[in-house]
Amino acid sequence: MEGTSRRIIELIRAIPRGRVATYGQIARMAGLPRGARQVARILHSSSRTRRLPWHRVINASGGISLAPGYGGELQRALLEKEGVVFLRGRVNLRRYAWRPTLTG
DNA sequence: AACCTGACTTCGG
DNA sequence: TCCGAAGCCAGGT
Repeated sequence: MEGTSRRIIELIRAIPRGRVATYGQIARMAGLPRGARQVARILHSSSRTRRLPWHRVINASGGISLAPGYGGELQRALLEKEGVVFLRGRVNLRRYAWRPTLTG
């Protein structure tokens, strides 16, 4: 596996419970400013997906991109179970976006 | 190598 | 706020 992919995996693993990150955010943090689709690809194809908090990655609008019937409801349920609140199908990124600044 | 395909994002109307 | 179009980029055919 290539280095950036590994970085992306590590970043996703670092998203804390009750917080979310966008595909684009993870991509930027991994050094791929326009690599949002690559983040999505890795989530979709990686056999390691089962070991990742994949449900904490959402789109730039604060919504769930995974189609209903293909994990969409599950993703929302998992997030809600962590205390993330949805309003009109979206989460408030101001409130729930992961900000890995303090305490590492 | 050309072409297609996304768990995306941004911009303009 | 809600689409549609265009941009993006790596992996699959």
